Amino acid sequence: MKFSKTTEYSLRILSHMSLNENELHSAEGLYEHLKIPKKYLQRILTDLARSGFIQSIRGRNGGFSFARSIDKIYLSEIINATEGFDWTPKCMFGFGECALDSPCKMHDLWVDANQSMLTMLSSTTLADLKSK
Amino acid sequence: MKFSKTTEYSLRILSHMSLNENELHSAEGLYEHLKIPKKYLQRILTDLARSGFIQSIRGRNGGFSFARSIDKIYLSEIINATEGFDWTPKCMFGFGECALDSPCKMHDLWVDANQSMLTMLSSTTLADLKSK
DNA sequence: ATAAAATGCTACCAGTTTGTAGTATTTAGC
DNA sequence: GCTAAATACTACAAACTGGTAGCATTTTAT
Ligand code: SF4
Ligand code: SF4
Repeated sequence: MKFSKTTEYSLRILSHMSLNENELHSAEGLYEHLKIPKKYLQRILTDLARSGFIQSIRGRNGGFSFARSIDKIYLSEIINATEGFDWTPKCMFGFGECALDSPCKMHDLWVDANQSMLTMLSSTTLADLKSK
Repeated sequence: MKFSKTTEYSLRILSHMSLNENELHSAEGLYEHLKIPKKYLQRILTDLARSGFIQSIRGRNGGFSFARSIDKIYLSEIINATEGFDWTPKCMFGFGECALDSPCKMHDLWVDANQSMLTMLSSTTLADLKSK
């Protein structure tokens, strides 16, 4: 019901970067604004680069900028990249395949509730976040 | 978006026990059915007893039975006991207080989605699970 | 060339969760 | 009383997440 710190941080970073979509953002600058532990933030940034959301420019005056247009980066993609792809909820009891003789009453309710959240996340882009 | 293993195990244990609400269930017997690591299951059982969902009877022919009627045990209570219930949804970016200048577009959607899941869990009892 | 400013990489540390092992304690049945 | 069958307790191991530290590498400015 809660995202991992890494996911939260990633969302914060990318949403903050999207406020100045076309600028180059340095880790130091992001740290000033977001106060995410500096070294950890660095690692997350390189991970996000490896995942293809942003691209890194090394050397002096380097930094990070978006590798794709922010209206094509869906929140679900980010979460996929940080939490792994198996975070999509199947069974609230943790069964891979249902182990009960007959499906329990929760199944549909659970799937529905999660599905609606999933739909929300996979239809919202970073660009959408800005356009309140 | 996913419960801890401990929570999943607890839900499995209690829902399975509720199929024979009034019987005495031994750890060994539950292990046979649920295949949860035996010693870990033992510990969860004593935790569930300490939490007041079940009561334990020690000694030969001992075991576990419900301490309360299963139509008064809500799923949210179980989750509360196993992972703490501070998962009341605030911000999907992990801000305690909103750190943005203006609330982002996700806020209402996020709160609503979480609220509906919360309502679902706190209105369903173990007894409800059976009555499919 | 050299120094400075930036990212990349590797290794380690701490806390939490999950799982294992062994022993102690309680109780029923004989 | 003694033994067997059950739960209770304690300590430890393994894996994961979050966080820290230090050095390597790349590039620009001078
Ligand atoms: S029916 Fe119930 S136990 Fe089976 S997969 Fe669905 S939620 Fe899980
Ligand atoms: S407005 Fe957005 S950033 Fe602020 S608390 Fe709500 S979800 Fe979080």
